[in-house]
Amino acid sequence: MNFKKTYSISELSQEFDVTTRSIRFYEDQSLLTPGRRGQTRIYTSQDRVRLKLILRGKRLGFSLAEIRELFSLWDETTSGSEKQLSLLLIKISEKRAELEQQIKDIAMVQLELDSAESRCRDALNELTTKQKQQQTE
Amino acid sequence: MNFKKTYSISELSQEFDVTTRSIRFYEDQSLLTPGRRGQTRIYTSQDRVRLKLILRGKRLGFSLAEIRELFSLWDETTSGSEKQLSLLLIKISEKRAELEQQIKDIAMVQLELDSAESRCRDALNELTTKQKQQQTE
DNA sequence: ATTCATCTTTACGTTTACGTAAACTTCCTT
DNA sequence: AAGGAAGTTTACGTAAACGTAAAGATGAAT
Repeated sequence: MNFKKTYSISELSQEFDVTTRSIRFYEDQSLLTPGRRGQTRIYTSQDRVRLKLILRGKRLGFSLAEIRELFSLWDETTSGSEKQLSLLLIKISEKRAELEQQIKDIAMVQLELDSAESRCRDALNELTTKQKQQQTE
Repeated sequence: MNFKKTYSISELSQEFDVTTRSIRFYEDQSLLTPGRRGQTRIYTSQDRVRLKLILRGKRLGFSLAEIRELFSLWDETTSGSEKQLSLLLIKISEKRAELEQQIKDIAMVQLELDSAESRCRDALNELTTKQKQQQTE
């Protein structure tokens, strides 16, 4: 079902709502490495997953450089030396810490939104009850 | 205890590890409006809270424009008309949706980190067991 | 009185992440 | 054969978020 095998750049562009410019730019930054048929880029479902990961990273506010680092974290787990691997574990836990900070931040902002919403509802209530009073007077 | 009342720009700069340039830039973008004694900026604990909120927003990948929008969301809850307030409720729920998407994204990335970490540990294990074999041979 | 430390404004420079336009190829259709 | 749709490279432009001097004001300490 999900094995269409290959995608054109415009297909991916539409599916994920990004411009082809962006997709090519990500390739320029070595975040994607699609194959070619002649000049034309051909994206495998692996490439598609990569793109999905890129966009996910962006939604979290990561720069393309950081996303590239995350990718190499992943890739090097198969090929690293002992020092490399130890370093990787450190980097991984650093990323984890970032994410946990983000979770805390989100929780705080959610609280602020809660507060803003109830203030907003209160203000609305006051306005509409005043209107009713004016109507009956 | 926490009521030092006022802060200099460098105090805030050090406390939150941002440059004074950034702090002044945030003011330029109307995200901060400190008082003045002569030419010198004086920050109240309210301003300090604002700065904290700005940096929190940045950690979540929000642009300064979005952060400004969040602030005005908050501020307008006291002064808005009925239409304003209804619009605010919509915007608030939009922000909420963004945050929930971020939470999902974070969960996914955490899973990927889990996976990367165990791959990493496996690889390390193999390396060290091979070393032991070599030692005993 | 001068030397600092800290503050200020002004302004040009830089990086990131694309937007946008120009000019060209390829393939398909009419 | 001619046109159009979708792809390509090249390259200049741009908005955001600061960095980085330069040049001066202010207040405290020597």
